[in-house]
Amino acid sequence: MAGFYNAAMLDIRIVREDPDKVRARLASRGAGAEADIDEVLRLDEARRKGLAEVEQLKSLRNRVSKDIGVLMGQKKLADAEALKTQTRQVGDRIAQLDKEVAEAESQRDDLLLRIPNMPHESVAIGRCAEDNPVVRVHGAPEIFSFKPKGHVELCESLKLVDFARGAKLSGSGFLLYTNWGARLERALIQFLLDLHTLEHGYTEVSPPFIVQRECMTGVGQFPKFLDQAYAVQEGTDGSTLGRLFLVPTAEAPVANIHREEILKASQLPIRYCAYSPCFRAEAGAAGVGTRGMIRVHQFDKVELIKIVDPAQGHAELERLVLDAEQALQRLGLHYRVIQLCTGDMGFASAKTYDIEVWAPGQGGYLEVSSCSNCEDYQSRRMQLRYRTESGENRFPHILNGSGTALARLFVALIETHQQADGSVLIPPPLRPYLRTDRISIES
RNA sequence: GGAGAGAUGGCUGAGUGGUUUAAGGCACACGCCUGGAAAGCGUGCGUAUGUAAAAAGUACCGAGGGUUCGAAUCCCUCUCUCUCCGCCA
Repeated sequence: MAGFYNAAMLDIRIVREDPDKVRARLASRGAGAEADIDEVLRLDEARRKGLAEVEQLKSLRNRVSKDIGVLMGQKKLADAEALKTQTRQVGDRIAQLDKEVAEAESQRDDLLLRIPNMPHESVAIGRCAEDNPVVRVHGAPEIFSFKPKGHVELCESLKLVDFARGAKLSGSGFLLYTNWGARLERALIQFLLDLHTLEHGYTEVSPPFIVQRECMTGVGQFPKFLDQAYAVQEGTDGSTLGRLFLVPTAEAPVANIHREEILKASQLPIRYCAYSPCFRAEAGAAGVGTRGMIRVHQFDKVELIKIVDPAQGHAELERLVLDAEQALQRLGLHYRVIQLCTGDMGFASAKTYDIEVWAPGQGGYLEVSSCSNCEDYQSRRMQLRYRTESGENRFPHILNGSGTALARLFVALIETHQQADGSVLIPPPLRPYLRTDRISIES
């Protein structure tokens, strides 16, 4: 088994062949991720040296064992015994070397799993969110003839969300949608799924909302962000704790659908679209922060996943962003697309665009979508490959994007379309789903 | 939760300690044959590591450990699948 799972995100061969380039590109992220490269190289060297030696010994042992079999067939038992005694030491040495090799390999891979992806060359260099370039802006902030209310006030007056009882049920950061609020949430989910499946060509899937550890590792959530997840256990059986996790995004199950498979080139591109609730413990950043619906422990999201030929990866990312933007355009919302700079990108991503929607009540933009091309970082971790026409096995690019996150979309929608009389006008594409064109206090 | 049966390469399916470190079939690729195709015949065809590239070598028969000179094969633990029973939306 040793050696089969090169459970790393960075291609160890690239690290081996051009460590300076790898270090430089990781350094552009800021977080000091490049520091572990030397140690990775050292462990890799030790592993390969041990492997070369142990394989020679195994070859010897295999030959001798075969001879023993032949001798025994010829009833030359004394000769066979002599060879056995002689080979016993070889076996011991092999066992010892095997252990050393496995040890070096697992240490190497533990380190590699904690090193983030390398940013794509086209990504802007920067340190933090202030350095993110704005790519494009759609529309303009709504002009109101009155002072627009915030979503918390709207939700309370229209009885869309019962914040107090949500907290009573599950603690702060959990929402109880009520009546028109619940219906609006459901309408948005269905609108988004229909848009992406019927018009953008994605295949809808409905995945489990609890996944195994391997899924989380596959997409790069683990091991580094273990403390952000909700771990579950079965009843009072503590030994089951940490085997299953509530999904932080549908990306976790959906991107892993083809884990450890070898796809045919003709199957690509694969485009999946899935609704799921998203659970985020956000340990550390926890608690306080924003009142209302902007930062919560559970929210709904429609996620888009693509598995594509590496040559198409970055073109597909551009299209993915447009697909997500389309949702906001149909709902009549003002938004901007920004590119995350090297220092602000997520762990697994090589290139990321965020879409931020304007929320008049907040007087600011809310992140409702993050679209990334993780290149082969995730496919490598999950051993997902495809076979080219020429019979070669390669790692495809895996992309993910929110299409879009709901709680914040909900906020932007009601704040943008609120009327002077306190009602909210429903944009036309949503009306068939909601079966009303307006949510008002009386309705 | 109880009882039983299983897990082998893209699929199917042999193989209960050593000339099998995976037979045969299907599918696939190339060639022969053909006016063209099918059939037939021949060759090739798992994954990974290794190599400048190749070849050799090595590892992999659900996972992990053990016995042995040698394990797909024997022993132990675990996971998953299927059938039946119980419970349950």
